[in-house]
Amino acid sequence: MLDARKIRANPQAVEQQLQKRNLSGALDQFLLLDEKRREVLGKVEELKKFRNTSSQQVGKMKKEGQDPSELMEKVRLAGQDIKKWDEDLKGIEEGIEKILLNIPNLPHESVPVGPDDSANVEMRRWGEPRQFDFEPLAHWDIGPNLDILDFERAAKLSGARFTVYKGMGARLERAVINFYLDIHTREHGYREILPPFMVSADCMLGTGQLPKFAEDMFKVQGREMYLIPTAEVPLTNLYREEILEAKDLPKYVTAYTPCFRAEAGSHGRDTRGIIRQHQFNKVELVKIVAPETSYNELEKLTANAEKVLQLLGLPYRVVLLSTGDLGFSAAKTYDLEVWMPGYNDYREISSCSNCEDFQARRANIRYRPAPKEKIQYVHTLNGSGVAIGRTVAAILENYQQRDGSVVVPEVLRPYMGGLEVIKRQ
RNA sequence: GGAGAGAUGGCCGAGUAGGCUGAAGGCGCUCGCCUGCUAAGCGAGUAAGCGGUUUGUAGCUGCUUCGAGGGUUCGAAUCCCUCUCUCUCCGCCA
Repeated sequence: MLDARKIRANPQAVEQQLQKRNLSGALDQFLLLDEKRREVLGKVEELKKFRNTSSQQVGKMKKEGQDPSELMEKVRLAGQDIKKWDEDLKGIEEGIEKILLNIPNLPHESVPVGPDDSANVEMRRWGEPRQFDFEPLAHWDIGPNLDILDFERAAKLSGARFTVYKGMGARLERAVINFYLDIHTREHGYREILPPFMVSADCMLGTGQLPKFAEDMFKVQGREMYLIPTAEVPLTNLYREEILEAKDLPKYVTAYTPCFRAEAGSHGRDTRGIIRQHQFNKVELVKIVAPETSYNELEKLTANAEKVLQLLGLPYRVVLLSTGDLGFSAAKTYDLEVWMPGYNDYREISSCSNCEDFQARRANIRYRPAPKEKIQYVHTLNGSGVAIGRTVAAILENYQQRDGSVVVPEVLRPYMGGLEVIKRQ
């Protein structure tokens, strides 16, 4: 959520920023209502002031044995007006809230301006894509061939966009989860969290999934609860409605969770394999930090995500998203794209964002910079550290051998009971 | 599922025969004093949101807020209704 006062103080500047995200005129209605709000607010407050002082007067008069009935009648009438104006005000404020909740974050000045992902900027590459002396297969062939991924039975259970992992496939998924959590908690200073996988609508509002993207999520029948589309939601909302102490910052938290996405509007895209699923696993990184440190923290967070790919020996590139490709809550985002031989291309495996105070304002996460100082909103960051299913897909494709077997990356072997090669059993 | 108790400021915790309680007291924190250092002690200060005033800050000022929403009343933390959450006991259950 944007700062209403900031918009009011300089609407043109904010409007300009929003235009970079292909939005225009988003503020007109806000400015109109905002003006009206202050007008009505003035009236209500004046009436309330009268009521407050008069009520005290009534008390005094009664104590002194005077007859306050005339004043009481006046206040009673004022009360009726107050009720009317208050209802007006409530309607206006709901309107403002609705507008504000639907406006995306402003892009950071370092973000390239462009209409869509074509304007994204590649920052760096790591690792060399392997040269195969045979035709590499895609993971949706490798997996079933090894009998470790089963798409047909998954469809029988749950329909399209689900996968059953079997044997060493399941083990590999679990190995990657544990490996990632171990690295981030031991080497990168994150605290492991195991959050609920269902959360309230308030949480979804706090991180920006609601109210705009309801159709992307799975809602629990008969309850105001949703299956989390990413652990970013529970992790960031951990501190919702809290005032943190400066000494508690920064907070680094990480969690493994399954993620549930309706994938509405992506029919026909990535229908094969485990790249785009209704349910997938992810290890997420979230940081709650002091505002002045957040861009430095974004670089560090991105480096943390990169590190696990490096340890796995998976080639990747880092892409800075343009204004046209930026997510709703983000001010700046780096995507990590891993090399996938089956696609002969890089595919997104992580997205690391600085949301600045956008989520903090929605979720009301604040901190006191120093004793006696005014409290202010924290900055929140999140990043995949990284997607598990896509990691497994990348491992299968990058580490496949001519005979159809897959070499287990060395760092994962301790998590696989020492297994070096996954072969068909 | 049944029975009961509760929800107050950064934290703990008073406060119901409705008014002078934004809210006692304590802790924490800040500043000052005291002190060889530390500890202890003494004094003062210390909620948030939204407006107005101001170039902006500070300051001053108004309104709101004692889980949420609604009601009664001239006036509600205090009375009534609904809801949410927490805790205890019983039952059931992984």
